Amino acid sequence: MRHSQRREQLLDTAITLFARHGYHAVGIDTILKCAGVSKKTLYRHFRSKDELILAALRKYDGRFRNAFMRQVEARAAEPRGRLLAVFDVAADWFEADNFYGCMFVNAVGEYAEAETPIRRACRDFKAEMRRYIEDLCRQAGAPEPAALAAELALLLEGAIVTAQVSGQVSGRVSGPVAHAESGASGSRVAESRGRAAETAKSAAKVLIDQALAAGPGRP
Amino acid sequence: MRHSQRREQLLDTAITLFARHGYHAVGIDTILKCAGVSKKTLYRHFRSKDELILAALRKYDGRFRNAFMRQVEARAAEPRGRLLAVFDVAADWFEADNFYGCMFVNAVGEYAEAETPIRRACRDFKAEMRRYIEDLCRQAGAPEPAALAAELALLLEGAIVTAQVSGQVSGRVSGPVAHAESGASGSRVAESRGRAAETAKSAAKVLIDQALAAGPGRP
DNA sequence: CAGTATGTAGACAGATCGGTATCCTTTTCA
DNA sequence: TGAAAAGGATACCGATCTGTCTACATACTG
Repeated sequence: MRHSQRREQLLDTAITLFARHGYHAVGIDTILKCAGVSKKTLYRHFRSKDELILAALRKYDGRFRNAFMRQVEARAAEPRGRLLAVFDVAADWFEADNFYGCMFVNAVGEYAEAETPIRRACRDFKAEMRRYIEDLCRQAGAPEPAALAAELALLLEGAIVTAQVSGQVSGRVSGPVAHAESGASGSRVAESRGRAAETAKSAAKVLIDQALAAGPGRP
Repeated sequence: MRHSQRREQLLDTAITLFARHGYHAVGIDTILKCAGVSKKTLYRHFRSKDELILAALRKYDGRFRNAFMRQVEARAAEPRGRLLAVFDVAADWFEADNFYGCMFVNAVGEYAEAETPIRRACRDFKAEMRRYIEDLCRQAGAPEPAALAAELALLLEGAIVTAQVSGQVSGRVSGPVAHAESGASGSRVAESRGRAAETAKSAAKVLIDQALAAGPGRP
């Protein structure tokens, strides 16, 4: 295995574990064991755990935003349709088995102090997402694309958190109430989480229409 | 000091520390030192750290919701005004020095697995907040109060996270736990975080007006 | 006053943490 | 093909983690 390949596998494993269990809860040893990599190798590539976290966030940032945008653009061709498609893509994300909320939001929850690189990476990610939405708003002819984008970004953020917190946990249904339904294990879960995206989408529709009706901006 | 007083002080200290640094990052010893309580006392009141976390979340839940609602109701008398006041109260909260996002969201980020009591407490909190908003929507005469409330709750949630992630970090904080009660510092930080609340408010206004214009529901 | 419950202070256990160093094998590449 | 770099496995370090336990002080209460 190549030098850089180990690094990537280390990062991929770190992303998976951090996203699922959090940052403090996942020890170095766990990552090493899952990645099948020795400790020496890790510390050859990264100075410390914090640096590994930072690198993982950066890698995830690029990968996520790229996939997100590609999916949005595959779903609709027109700017307005793409703005709405954002929430459809989000719905798919929420319904995935390995959805544990936004890695960056979770990171800020654990590393709230000071002006650390980790915090900055999280802020940058959110800023980039917002910028993407703002571009779509501008293309859609919104008279105030920044203002509309800020509102839509808020809706998206809220949907992510709501899907994370209020969505049932995947795996088996172990609640006191037996759902007499023999569907797939996670279908109810996914539906519950996807609803947050639907709600956000319908609200977004109102906001977009109201903004565009106010008068077309420069395309 | 009374028996129950120590318990409350322990919980207050735990709330402050968990809110600021996260849950895994704060050890038992730190809480004990800050609260000026011995280890034996802690384990007399709580079986484990998880139980302490759960009790802290429950206490915070009651305190926060109570203060939140009181402030909303002090700001406006009419249902529609109160719905908007929700975001003003949120703005004050965001601008507080000891604002570190939503304790419950942060908790879910660290304890995402399984159907744990901690997760349930977080879900319950969000459900109660949503129910409160839904009541206001109903009182305001929204034809579909649940749908409107879901949208407004999403905006609020998004504003909280955005204020947390994108807001600059303040210096030090060593004060008591009161959240939305401390005066605004007026710094650029607070303004940056308050903007998320303003954005949410203006979006909420659009959604509320659109919903109420659709036809009055039963009050 | 006596008895009991509750408190503090802190040693201690056993596990795990992040991080370093050692010994040896494998891979890379001139 | 042979030197150099990288990796694997693991022992080890000091610190810290949750949780238990002992020894002694204090406060309530009958």
